[in-house]
Amino acid sequence: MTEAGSTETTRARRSDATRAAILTAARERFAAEGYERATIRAIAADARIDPSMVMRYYGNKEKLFAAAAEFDLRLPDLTEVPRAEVGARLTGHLVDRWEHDDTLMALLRAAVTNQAAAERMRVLFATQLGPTVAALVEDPAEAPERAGLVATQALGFALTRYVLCLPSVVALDRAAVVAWLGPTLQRYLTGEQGE
Amino acid sequence: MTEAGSTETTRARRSDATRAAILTAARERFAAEGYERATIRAIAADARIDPSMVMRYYGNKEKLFAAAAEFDLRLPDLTEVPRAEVGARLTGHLVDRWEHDDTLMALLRAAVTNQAAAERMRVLFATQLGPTVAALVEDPAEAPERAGLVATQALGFALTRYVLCLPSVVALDRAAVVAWLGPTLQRYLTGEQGE
DNA sequence: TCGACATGTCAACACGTGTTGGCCTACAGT
DNA sequence: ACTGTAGGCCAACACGTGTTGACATGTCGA
Repeated sequence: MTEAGSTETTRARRSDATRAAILTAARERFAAEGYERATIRAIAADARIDPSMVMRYYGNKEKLFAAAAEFDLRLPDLTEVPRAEVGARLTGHLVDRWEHDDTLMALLRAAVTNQAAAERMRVLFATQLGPTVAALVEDPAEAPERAGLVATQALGFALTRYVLCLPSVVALDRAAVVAWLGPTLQRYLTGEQGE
Repeated sequence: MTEAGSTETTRARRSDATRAAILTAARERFAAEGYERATIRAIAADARIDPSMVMRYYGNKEKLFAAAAEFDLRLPDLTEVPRAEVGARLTGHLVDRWEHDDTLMALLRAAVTNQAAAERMRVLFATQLGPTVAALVEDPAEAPERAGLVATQALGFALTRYVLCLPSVVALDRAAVVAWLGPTLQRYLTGEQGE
């Protein structure tokens, strides 16, 4: 807990642990309840501090969300994967990413009712998924459309499995997800319209 | 406006117009802002009546939502469609249904943050999409999984196009949607895992 | 004409929210 | 040892919410 070093550029503050606790609690609450239902008071209680601390460190709720929803999809470089396997590879990566990180769930839940969160989601897909897809497609003009289609299926899966919890989608194991959705993403990435 | 007839079973009440106005306003507000942001006061203002009328006619907010989110997908009988075309047909039907009815948007937006709405969504898919898919599949044991996959893609499309408004998804015209998503649903309905 | 009842309005309650400012406490620099 | 300041808590504010009950108005049957 005692932060020893790094006197060079930015001094390690004693409050860093608190800041981190707030951020973790915020992510969990935003992920579980969405933007408006996740209250500053509840987040503060989870982090075992006073609500006013949240304001002191993050200014207001909107900025807290912005900090909590910072997210990197960490997409792999699909150009180094055999072209016939990019769909399965991308599907597997996304599932793994979703299972172990609340952040994207927080973003998704919030984006449905909060304009700023929706904008963040659009930027995230434009700046992270977009280029990855573009690197894979011959005709650059097709890239946005293909990326959008991928988003369609990827977010739909996340929505039905983690948010709505449709039983038959929750029941799928990782292998089944890859086997079903992989070819879909493959077609959206490298295939043609109309089968 | 003057309701004349039907003295037989249930008398046409003078307040029916108001009830309908409330329901319409509620649907629009729930669809546009989700469950918690759609306020009784705003709905009442849209319907040009006092907020207390909403309570009188619908009891409380939860029951109002339940009444506003009553929804029928009106799925066509896919057994009468050539088997190779069920995917395209279902895709087209869903797009049309979505474009012209706020109700499903209201349900979707609300379901993300409201437990009761999520349960309603699960029931809707189980009772309406489930049987339609089951009638199409040879092995009945596969039906729930296939229906779930269809939900995955269908709701993902609705989410990205109508809620998140990803530009490249919004840009797709009806023909492109059917040409891209049709084969996907076709495979989920009648195809096999792993392409 | 009168009275019962449906329809609608007004003002208020109790509550939870984001947010603020004042106060206490403990540690680091001198 | 002393003091400035960062870290933290408490109480309160202003506001918007769902919800309630008392009161006014109009409509229709007797």
